[in-house]
Amino acid sequence: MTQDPLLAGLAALAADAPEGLYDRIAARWIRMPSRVGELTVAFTDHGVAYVHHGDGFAATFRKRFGRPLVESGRPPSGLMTALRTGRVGGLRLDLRGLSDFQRDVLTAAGSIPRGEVRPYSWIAARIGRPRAVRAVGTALGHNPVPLLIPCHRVTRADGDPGGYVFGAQAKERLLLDEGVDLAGTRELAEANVFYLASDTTGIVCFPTCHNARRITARHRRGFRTLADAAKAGYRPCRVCRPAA
DNA sequence: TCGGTGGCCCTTA
DNA sequence: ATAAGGGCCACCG
Repeated sequence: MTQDPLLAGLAALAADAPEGLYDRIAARWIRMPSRVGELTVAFTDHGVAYVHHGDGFAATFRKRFGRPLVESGRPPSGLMTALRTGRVGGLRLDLRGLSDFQRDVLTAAGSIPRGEVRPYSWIAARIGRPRAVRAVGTALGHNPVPLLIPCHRVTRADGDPGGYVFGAQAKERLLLDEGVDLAGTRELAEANVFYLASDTTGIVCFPTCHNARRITARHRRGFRTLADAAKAGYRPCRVCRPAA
């Protein structure tokens, strides 16, 4: 990529062009530490466009984005903390070139708070495509900016964390790091419990919802389905929104 | 209980 | 343009 003729041509063009033109065409890349090891991150003047793990960054970037690349000495502000803590803050993302469906999926995934998880089917319901559950999985598998858009917080309905672009073990590590009680949710799943309710409030939540975690043991009730909970008189939490 | 399986639907080759 | 296949899910035996 260092000897890219297209890149050289564009650089030459830019020399005579208005300030900033080149930056509108090219992307910059930089290596960054993260909770799952070293990453290569590409960004444009619109924000972070691509987060890559492992080898083959340049080839994959070229295939997916077809933009020239130049190395950068300095990360965009906020990127370092976003990667370390999982809190994105005001960091800008460049999500151009994605389909509406993909953008909808990623936006919904981005709404899952740190320390919590939601099923793939929840995303599907939230974006108004309740049957596109599997397509949600593929879209998340193509998330160009993992960690920054927390697709690792989307897990399978059966309690298994499910797959991840950077590997299932990385997903588990991230979730544990964020305070998700994976052992606890697995135990619940084994007992066929996928929702938790409080008999004092009459509200039913996803188990990792911060509201569900505060239910005291004597008032906690578990349900296998939302329908079961509704039948017992519980209404869905307005924060974690277990129903569409 | 668990593995198989059909359904679903978006993307890519 | 069409067919295959994917970070899934619910149901069946």
